[in-house]
Amino acid sequence: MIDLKLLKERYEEIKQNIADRHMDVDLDDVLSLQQKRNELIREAETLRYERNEQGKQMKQRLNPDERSKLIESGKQLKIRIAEIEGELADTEQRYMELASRIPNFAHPDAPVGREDTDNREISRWGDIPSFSFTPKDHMELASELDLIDFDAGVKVTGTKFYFLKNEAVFLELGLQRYALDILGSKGFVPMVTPDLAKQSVTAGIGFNPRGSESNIYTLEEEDLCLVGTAEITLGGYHANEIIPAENLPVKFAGISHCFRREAGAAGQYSKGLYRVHQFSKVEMFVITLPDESEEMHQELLALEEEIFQGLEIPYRVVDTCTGDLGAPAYRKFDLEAWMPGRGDAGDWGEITSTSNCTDYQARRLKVRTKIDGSTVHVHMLNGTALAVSRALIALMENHQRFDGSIMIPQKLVPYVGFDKIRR
RNA sequence: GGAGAGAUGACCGAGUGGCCGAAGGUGCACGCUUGGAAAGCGUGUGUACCCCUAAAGGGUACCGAGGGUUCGAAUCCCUCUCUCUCCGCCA
Repeated sequence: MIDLKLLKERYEEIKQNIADRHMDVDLDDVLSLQQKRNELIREAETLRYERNEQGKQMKQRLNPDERSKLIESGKQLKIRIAEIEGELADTEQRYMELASRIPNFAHPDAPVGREDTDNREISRWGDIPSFSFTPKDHMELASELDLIDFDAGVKVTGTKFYFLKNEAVFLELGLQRYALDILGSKGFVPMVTPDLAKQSVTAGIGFNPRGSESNIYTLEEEDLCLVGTAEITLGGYHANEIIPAENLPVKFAGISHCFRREAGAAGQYSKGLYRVHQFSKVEMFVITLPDESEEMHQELLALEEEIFQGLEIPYRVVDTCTGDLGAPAYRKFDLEAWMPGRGDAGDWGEITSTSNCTDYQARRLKVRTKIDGSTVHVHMLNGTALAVSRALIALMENHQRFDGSIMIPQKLVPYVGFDKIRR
């Protein structure tokens, strides 16, 4: 959530930002609710002040007549207060509900645009592989090498679930460990996180746990959600805390399963492992002082690049446009790997994403620090170190060979225990 | 899942209806003291919101959370959550 005191002050900017992101929030509705809320607060406080003043009178010695008069007017006050407070609670709820839909401010350099085709490419690494044979997509490879069983996944759980088999199992484990070792050397604290989180935490991070457009599975009877990413649990880790400035930055590397409903996200670009309901991910999550978040964002991006360079996967970096940012992000960089099996002749596909969410998440989660004696909200950043499912696609498709085998990049070999996959 | 005990400020801990935003202590900050330090003495030490604003100031709320009783609740009642102990179940 943004700082609601800025609603009037930065009105035009906020309104433009909502438009740039192609979001649908009526800022004027929020403002009028804010005004109504403040009026009701004033009214309620005035009434409570009267009640307290009267309480002071009651403490004095009074004759029965005066006493019963005060009790009577106290009763009237009580009724009025209950009325106003009821109205206030109602208004407050609608106000917060609407206000929390206002997106974060956007970085001035973030490209303005509607969808992913408007993202700005800022760099490339590696060479797009040229094959002397017709490359297979990861579905075909996985099937021929008996690495992934989608049919069994459908039978047991449903569409977009799968079993990893044979070498794919060791890739799942080895890739996580590979990423964790790189992050460990940079001071990230490794964590295995809960795969479920309370709805309040989930919402605080900026995910909508409810509604048909939600990407989150909820366990209604338990007030819990299956996490879509460890960002949720890692972000909640320090909720309601004031972190001493000398403890910052806090850097976590969290492993979790990720569950996503992906309602209505079918299509050929979603085939196979690309868009699934469950996958494993190593997530970076960082809490910084406000003026250090931009620099940290570059560090997270550099780490993502280091990880995929080690896997010898060609990629490009894009600066995500406003329409594709997501409400909490101030700025977002994606790594898009080359995926030879994507589209007709290969295409870029997102494999990581790193966002600087500034104080947007910290405000709702109440994570703060002290700077020169005053309490301020921290900045929060997240980034994918390695999402196993999409890494598998890039790995299999880029490193396939003419004989149908898959070569394992050298740096990964010690983590998986073999240097190629073949039958 | 069952039984019991508990939850008060950074921490310990007092407080059974108005004199309590909350005693006392510890810690912390500043000052005095000292050659320097310790001790000692003094002063201060929460958060959020609303109003006002140049600055200052004023007000409301907060004693695990929510609800109730009452003119008035940290204090009485109800519900829930969490922590601890014991029992059950279980990897």
